[in-house]
Amino acid sequence: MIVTDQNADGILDYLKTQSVFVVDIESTGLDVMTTDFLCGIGVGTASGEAWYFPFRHKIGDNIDLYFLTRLLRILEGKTLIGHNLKFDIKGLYKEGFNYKLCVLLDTIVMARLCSKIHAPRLDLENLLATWIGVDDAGYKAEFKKYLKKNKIKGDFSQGDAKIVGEYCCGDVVGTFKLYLKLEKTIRLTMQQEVWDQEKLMTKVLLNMETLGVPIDREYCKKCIGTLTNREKLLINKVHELVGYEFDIGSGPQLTTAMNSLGIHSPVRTPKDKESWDNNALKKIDHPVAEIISNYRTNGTLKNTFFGPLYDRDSDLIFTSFKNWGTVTGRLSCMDPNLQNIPKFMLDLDNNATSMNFNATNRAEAMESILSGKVKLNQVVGDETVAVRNLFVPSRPGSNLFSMDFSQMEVVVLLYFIKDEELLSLVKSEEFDFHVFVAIEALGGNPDDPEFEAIRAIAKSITFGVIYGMGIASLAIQLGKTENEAKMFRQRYYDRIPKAKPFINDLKAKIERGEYVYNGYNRRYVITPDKAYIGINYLVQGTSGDIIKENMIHIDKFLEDKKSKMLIQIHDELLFDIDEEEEESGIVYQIASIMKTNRLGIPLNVDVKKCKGSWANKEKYEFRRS
DNA sequence: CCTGACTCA
DNA sequence: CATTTGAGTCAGG
Repeated sequence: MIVTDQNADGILDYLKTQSVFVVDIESTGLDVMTTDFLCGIGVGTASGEAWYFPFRHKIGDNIDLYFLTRLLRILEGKTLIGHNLKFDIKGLYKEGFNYKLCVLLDTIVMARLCSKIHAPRLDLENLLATWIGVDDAGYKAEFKKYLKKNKIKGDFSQGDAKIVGEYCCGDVVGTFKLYLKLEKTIRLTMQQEVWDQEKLMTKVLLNMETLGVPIDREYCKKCIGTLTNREKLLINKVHELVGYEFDIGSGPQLTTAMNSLGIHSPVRTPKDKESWDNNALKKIDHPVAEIISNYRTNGTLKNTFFGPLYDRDSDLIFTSFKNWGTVTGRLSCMDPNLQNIPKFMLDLDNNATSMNFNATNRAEAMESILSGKVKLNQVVGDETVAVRNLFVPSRPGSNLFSMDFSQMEVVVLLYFIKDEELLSLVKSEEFDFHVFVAIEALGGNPDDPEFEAIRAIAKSITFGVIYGMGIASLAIQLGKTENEAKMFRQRYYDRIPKAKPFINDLKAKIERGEYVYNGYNRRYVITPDKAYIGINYLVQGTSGDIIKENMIHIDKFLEDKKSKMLIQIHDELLFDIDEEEEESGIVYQIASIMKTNRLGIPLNVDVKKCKGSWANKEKYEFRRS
C-alpha cells in the first residue's frame, strides 16, 4: 500500500504499536554512503502487510519529509529484518537514523548459512523462487520490464512512486516470508550459535562502514602522476624492443609480439594458450620480460588501487563488508576491496635504474626522456610509491595500529588435530612453527645458509595441508617433482602424526555424505568428490569466526571510546587509536580480547604501531596502565 | 584452497 | 551497437 499525506498519520500510529519490522529502501543508486540517497522506504509488519513511503520520486506523489523523521523515530530500537540489510540501514543512517539499539536480522546472511551449494545466487528473486515458490517472485520480472521500458538503470527516483512502491511492498512481504522459512531452517540445521554471532556482526560491520577509512588524497594524486609517466616509459620501451607498437594488455597481441622476438612461453594457460603471467615471465631470459612485468605492476597500482581510490572524490573511503560472501564464513570486502591492498612498495630513486632498467636499457630510457616524450622531473621523485601509504590516521591526535594473529590457521589446525605438544609450544611468542617443521620434520639446520629455503618448503607444505592441496599443485608450489613433494609431505606427516588421521577421518565423513560443522557450528555441505576441501573450510572458516567473535567484543569495548576499528583483513584488524587512550592502555586491552575466544584456542597477537601510515609499521611494546 | 577488480575478446 | 560473459592476470589471506 502506498502511503499518502492523507493516510500517513493513521499508518504511523499503527506502526508505533509494533516491535518487528521488515524494511527495504529504494534509492537513487548503490553508493548510499556517498552520492546516492533514498527516494522511498518500504515497511512491513509481522501481519504480512507492507507500506511504501515515497519521499523523492520524480514521478507520482511524494509525502512530506516530516513523515520520514517520524518513521525513523518509530523504527529506532526495534527489530529490523531486511535483505542485505546493511545497505538499507546505511540509507536510513544518512537521513539521521540511529540503528545502535536495533536488532538487525539480515536474510541474505541467513540464506548463506542455509544454502547447500558453493556459490548460491543470493538475490531476493532467486531466494524467493527456491525457498518460497516460483509464483511469489513473478512481480519482479514485471517490474524489470517497467524499468527497461523507461530506461531506468539504478536510479529508482526516476520511477513512478506508485509502481516502485508496489514493487517495494512485494519485496517487503517476500522478505518476511523468507525470514520465517530461513529462521526455521537455521534451527533445523543446528546453526543457531553461528547465527547468533552473525546477527551481532551486522551491527559491528555497520559501525565500521559508516565511519569510513581516511586516506591521503594528496599523496594519491602524486602517485598517479608518477605511475602515469612511468607507464609511458615502460610502454615505449616494450615497443622499442619488439620493433612495433601494440597493446600490451591484449593477450593475442602480446603472444604475437613475443613470438616475433622468438620467445615462447614455458607455461600454458588452462585453455592451452601460451601464458604470460608473472610466473611465466620470470622464466624468460629476455629483457622484455622484466619490462612487461614492471609495466603490469605499474598498471595494477594505477588502475586497481590509486586511480579508483582517488576517483572516489573524498578523504574518507566507505567500503562494504560482506558477511555472506564466502563459503567458509570469512568476510569479504568490496567497493572498494580493502582486503587486498598491496603490501609491497615501489622504490623510485633519482635515476632511471629505479625503474629496474639494466645498463643498456637505461641509455634508451634516458633517450626517451631527453627526446621530450617524458620529462625527467615528472618521472623521478624521491617519494616511494606504496598503496598502504595512503592509509593514515583520522586526525592529529591518533595513530593507526595493526593487530594480527601470528600463524592463525596453523594454530587452528593444531586445535582440530588436538596436538597437545605443539599447542603448548605455540603459546610462546617466540615459537616459529615453520622453523620447527624445517628442523624437526625436514632435518634442517638453522646455522645452514640454506635454512631459509628449507623453512620456505616447510611453510609451503603447511599451507598445502591447510588448503587441502593435491600433490601436483604442492609440487608446483615447491618447484620440485611430485615424488620429492610426496617425500617432503610424508616427513611432515611423520613428525605431526595426528594431522593425517584427522584429515582422513574428515574426508571419510564427507564421502559418507555427512555435513561438516566448524568450531562455531557453521555448517558446510561438501559433495563427496570435493572431500579434500573439508580441511580448508574447517580451518579457514573457524579462523574467520574467531575473529568475528573478537570483533563483536572489541566493538562493544570501543563503544564509548574515541578509538575506532577500521578494517578486518582475515587475521588482522586495523585500528585508529586515540593517543590519550593509548596512554591508558587501550591497545593492551584490545589485544587481550583478541587472545580470548570461546574455543580456548591459544592465539598470539602481534601489535604494530604505524608511523605516519599503514606502510610504516613498528613493533609495539605495551604500556600497561 | 578462499576472495574482488581490472582488462580484453 | 550496447551489454554481458569468460578468461587471464594479480592483489590479499
